[in-house]
Amino acid sequence: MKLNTKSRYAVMALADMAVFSSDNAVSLRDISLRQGISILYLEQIFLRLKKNNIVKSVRGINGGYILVKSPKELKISDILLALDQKVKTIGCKKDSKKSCNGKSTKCITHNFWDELDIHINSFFENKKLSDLLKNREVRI
Amino acid sequence: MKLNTKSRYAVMALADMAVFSSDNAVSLRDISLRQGISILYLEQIFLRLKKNNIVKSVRGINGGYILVKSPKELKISDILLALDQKVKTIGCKKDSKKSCNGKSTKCITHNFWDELDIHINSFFENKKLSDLLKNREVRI
DNA sequence: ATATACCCGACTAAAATAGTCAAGTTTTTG
DNA sequence: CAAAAACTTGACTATTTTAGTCGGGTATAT
Repeated sequence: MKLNTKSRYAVMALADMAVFSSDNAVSLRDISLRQGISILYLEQIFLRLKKNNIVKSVRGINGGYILVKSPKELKISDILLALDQKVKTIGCKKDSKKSCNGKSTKCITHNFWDELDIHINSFFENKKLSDLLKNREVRI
Repeated sequence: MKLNTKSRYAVMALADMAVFSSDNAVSLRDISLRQGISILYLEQIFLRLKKNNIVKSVRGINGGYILVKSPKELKISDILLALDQKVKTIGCKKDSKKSCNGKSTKCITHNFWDELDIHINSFFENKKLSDLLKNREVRI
């Protein structure tokens, strides 16, 4: 039960942007150097973040990305959603009355998995990007 | 971010055993028929459950498996642990002071992922197998 | 002009997943 | 005793997912 690296790197990169925010856009090159993530991979990630209106881009020299919302307003759940990282712990269809595991009724554990999803999603819903920056250790 | 089927089926199968408990052992064949899970796959799962002392086996005709603990005492986290389904949402080493993503210090989001792990694990720690059986729908 | 940096689809190697298969052993019952 | 039911175990495999890379763009500041 792991979060994929795309989601993890997305959160890292956006946290990086929040820390090194300024009036200027933050380039992927800088994020790459500071966080140790490949530029090529960051491009792929930021493409999704842009499409989902988490960041906006500035092209050309001195270009880069800018957070659309302030870190205080940006929910972690929004970031994960942008990367299709659904927190759907099992395969049962959430709302349908039938077809859990090919059976005609809800499987015996259906409600439990629903609870789990809610539990995890509420964690991401309630966390803002700014929450990650509190009490953080000094980095080199 | 999904739970694998082994874990899911393990919980389903054990819940099934709890429902259809009796003095007799429950055979994988019966669980397979009721829950729609391949016997061959159940065998693989129950091997781990047995090794981790979640169930004990009775061989021969009318054999099967028996829960070692009562459903009231069996934590879901014990089941997941038996199937190596660690709830470790990222790759950062939990306790080490170094080497998050190849950097010399904890990565910027390290503490956040730790919190997430704790959040999810506490859910599984606090749920007992018996909790899954409450208010369940009637199954065919 | 040209260097920098975003844009975007396609591709791929490696790992994980979700099983199956084969070849047993043990125990009950007729 | 023989046979069938049921557990035991390691190995194998097809499919899917993951974690990226590659190539060829386009936009813009200097």
